[in-house]
Amino acid sequence: MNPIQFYKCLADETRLRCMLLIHLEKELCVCELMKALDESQPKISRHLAQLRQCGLLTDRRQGQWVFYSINKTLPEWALSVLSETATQNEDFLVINQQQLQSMGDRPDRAVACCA
Amino acid sequence: MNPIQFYKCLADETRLRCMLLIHLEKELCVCELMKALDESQPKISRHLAQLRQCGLLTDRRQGQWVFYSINKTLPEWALSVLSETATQNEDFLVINQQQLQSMGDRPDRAVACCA
DNA sequence: TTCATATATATTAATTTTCATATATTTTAA
DNA sequence: TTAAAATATATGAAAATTAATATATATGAA
Repeated sequence: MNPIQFYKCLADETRLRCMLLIHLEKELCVCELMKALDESQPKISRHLAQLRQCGLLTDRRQGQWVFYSINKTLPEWALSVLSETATQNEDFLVINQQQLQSMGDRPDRAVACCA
Repeated sequence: MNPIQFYKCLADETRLRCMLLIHLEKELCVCELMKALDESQPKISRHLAQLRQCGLLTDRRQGQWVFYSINKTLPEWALSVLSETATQNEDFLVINQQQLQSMGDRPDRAVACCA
């Protein structure tokens, strides 16, 4: 992972909020992020695609939903950067977490092995 | 320090290399960074101005030179991000450090109090 | 068919670079 | 000591480049 590419990925409001929320929540699908950020479906989807293509996120499909999570094979410094940023900027994410909580009918997670 | 502004600052090759080199070297002036990155004077100067305006760097003038260093009042998470990135990406900076070493006649540093 | 997600394309917006020039300090030489 | 030259840095404005967004449409699973 090249540090420039990594920071370019974080240098957009939509992408940064997605990354940090996914870090805190472990796994989120497109519709949950749409709700949390109050943004359109294509906008969320294309930013997630970019984050996946650059190797910051991995995805798994479960039925109609696609769940995204942090790529655990990222180098240590990158994981540590995400972790520091997410845990020490809780105020920045409060609004998104509230909007996520307020979402009724969030999709059920199945364990990966049984999906 | 807002995390989006912080990462926008790091999301450019010139700025990221400047930040990491300054972190490792403690203090560098414009002409040293021009040599280390092999970039034009206005280009280096503009990016440093942006990093200073955003609060990532501080500067001090000593005679004809202006020395830049990391703003020590940055929040803990931001300092830690810089530190992790600089120390765990040495290979990324090797070329710039070599070019810096090869610079003859580097300006003398005076202690801040006696300048 | 419906719900969730992805993507192509056109458009708009933001960022970066370049060139010319300005400022500030130091040095040189009259 | 002062005027001119040299050195280091900064900046305005235009040009070039890159990135983000919206709209429409496509794919894929239930």
